[in-house]
Amino acid sequence: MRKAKAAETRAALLEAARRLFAERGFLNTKITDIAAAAGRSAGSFYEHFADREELLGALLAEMEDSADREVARAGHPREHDLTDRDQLREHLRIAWSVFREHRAVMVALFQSRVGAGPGDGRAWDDLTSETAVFRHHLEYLRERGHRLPGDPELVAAAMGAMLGMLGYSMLTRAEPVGDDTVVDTLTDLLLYGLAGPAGTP
Amino acid sequence: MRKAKAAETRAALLEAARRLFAERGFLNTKITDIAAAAGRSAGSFYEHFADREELLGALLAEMEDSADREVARAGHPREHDLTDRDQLREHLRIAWSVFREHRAVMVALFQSRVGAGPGDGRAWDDLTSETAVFRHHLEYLRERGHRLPGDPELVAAAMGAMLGMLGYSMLTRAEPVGDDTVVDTLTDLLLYGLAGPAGTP
DNA sequence: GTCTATATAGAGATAGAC
DNA sequence: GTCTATCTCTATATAGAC
Repeated sequence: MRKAKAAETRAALLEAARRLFAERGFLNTKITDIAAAAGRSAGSFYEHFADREELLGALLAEMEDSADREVARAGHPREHDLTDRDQLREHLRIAWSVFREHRAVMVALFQSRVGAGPGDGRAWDDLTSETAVFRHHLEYLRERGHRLPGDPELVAAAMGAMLGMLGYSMLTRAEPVGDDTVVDTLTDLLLYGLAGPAGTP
Repeated sequence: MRKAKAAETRAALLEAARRLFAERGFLNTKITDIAAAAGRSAGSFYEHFADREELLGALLAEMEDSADREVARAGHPREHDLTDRDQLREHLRIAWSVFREHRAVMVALFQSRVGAGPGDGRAWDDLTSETAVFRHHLEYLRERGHRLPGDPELVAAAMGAMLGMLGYSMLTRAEPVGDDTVVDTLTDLLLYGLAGPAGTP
């Protein structure tokens, strides 16, 4: 079975790439490294992917599937109330757990995007499109008369920036971090800010 | 005067690098590009800098000087109260204006660090050391009995992550952004959170 | 499909003349 | 100090045998 063999090679390449991306990152991982780690030749790589970016795209698709499944499990109507502590926390918890579970892809994506350079404002476009969920929830709040700190798109982007950068920084450390602690802290910071809930000393 | 001529070349290289970093970023700017843009030869570059990183270090030093001056102008005792809106806002305003003024250096630094890869947890170290000022102020608050959303180091890092990533994303767009609006929004978000100040509908 | 071998190109870095 | 010329290395990508 040729097909089975080919699929096996493809899977091996993806798996090897995932491991190497997590270890040394995307930019420092060469195509020859991936092929070698998968026990295949460099030439064989190109039978499956046009280049490194395409392989990253495949990994990203896997990650999105898995993230969608995790979100779907909980359900996610637009009417979520992000000023409800439990609901906000659940959003942050899921984001953080996806980061952790797909650390390699996250690191690679982060590197690939930042590495592409400033030129075209792609960083902003990516940030807004990936925080669209937050934005929708915030718009919903605003429609209901709640006063937000600012424009929903900007606030959503700020939340995403915090999550993304903190995730990259913390999840590329050697020492593991207490996920619950992080999620709790971010929840309280985003919900009540530094001042804390009403009546805090 | 040989010295004067050399200093001139050095300055020209720095200036060219600054321009190119802002346009296409650090990783996409080759040493030969910098030399050419400065009207010098590639060989001459090495008379002044050992490599691209060293040049970036020189730009960074300039930026830090300028930032220190801006901070010093206002004074910055440890006893700042970040739960005071004006004081928090002033901190954010200064950070944002430094980003804007030294966009090229910021972009380059960001790229250089992310590009270095996950390996050694450098991202976390950099983030914590650069948010040390926030941390100190937060520790001061905690000592005075104020209840924070979490560990001062973590909260400070989260604030810095938000600022840094949002700054990178927004300041690498083509369309300019209203700085005051951004600073106001971040101030309110960090001070009172999504829930808003006590008594908000 | 997979391999080995190789063409090609880019960029860092240095040697030596001026 | 600066330039031109060049060496060297690395990585992408392809050609052709099996």
